[in-house]
Amino acid sequence: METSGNFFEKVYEVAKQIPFGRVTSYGAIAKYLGAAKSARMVGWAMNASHNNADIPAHRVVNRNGLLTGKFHFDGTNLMQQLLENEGIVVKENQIQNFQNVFWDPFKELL
DNA sequence: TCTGTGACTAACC
DNA sequence: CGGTTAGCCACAG
Repeated sequence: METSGNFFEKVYEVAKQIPFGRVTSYGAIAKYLGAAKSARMVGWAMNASHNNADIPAHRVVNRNGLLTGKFHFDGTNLMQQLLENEGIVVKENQIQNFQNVFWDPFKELL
């Protein structure tokens, strides 16, 4: 029941709202949900997002714009491929011009 | 209930 | 600049 899955659900809601060609960080989502100290939980939710095909997990990176979760995708560079497909420049698993493509839920959703 | 773990982050060495 | 430590919290066993 919604005894604990509510947190994941919120993460999914935010993740789904990430616009095309934009990315955000785990901490940003966590803070938006009121759990800034639970950035790991956001990542954990992404891990569970395998059951949710509507979750663009590739648009969620760490606060450095580094594709820390790329190894969780099927291909070794699938995550990067998806981001580049959206016009995002990625080099060495790191998003270039990160702040330019960064999508802040506080500024966009709030 | 306790323990281990993790797609984080910051601080420290 | 890279490795370690610590805090954080939710989930699985």
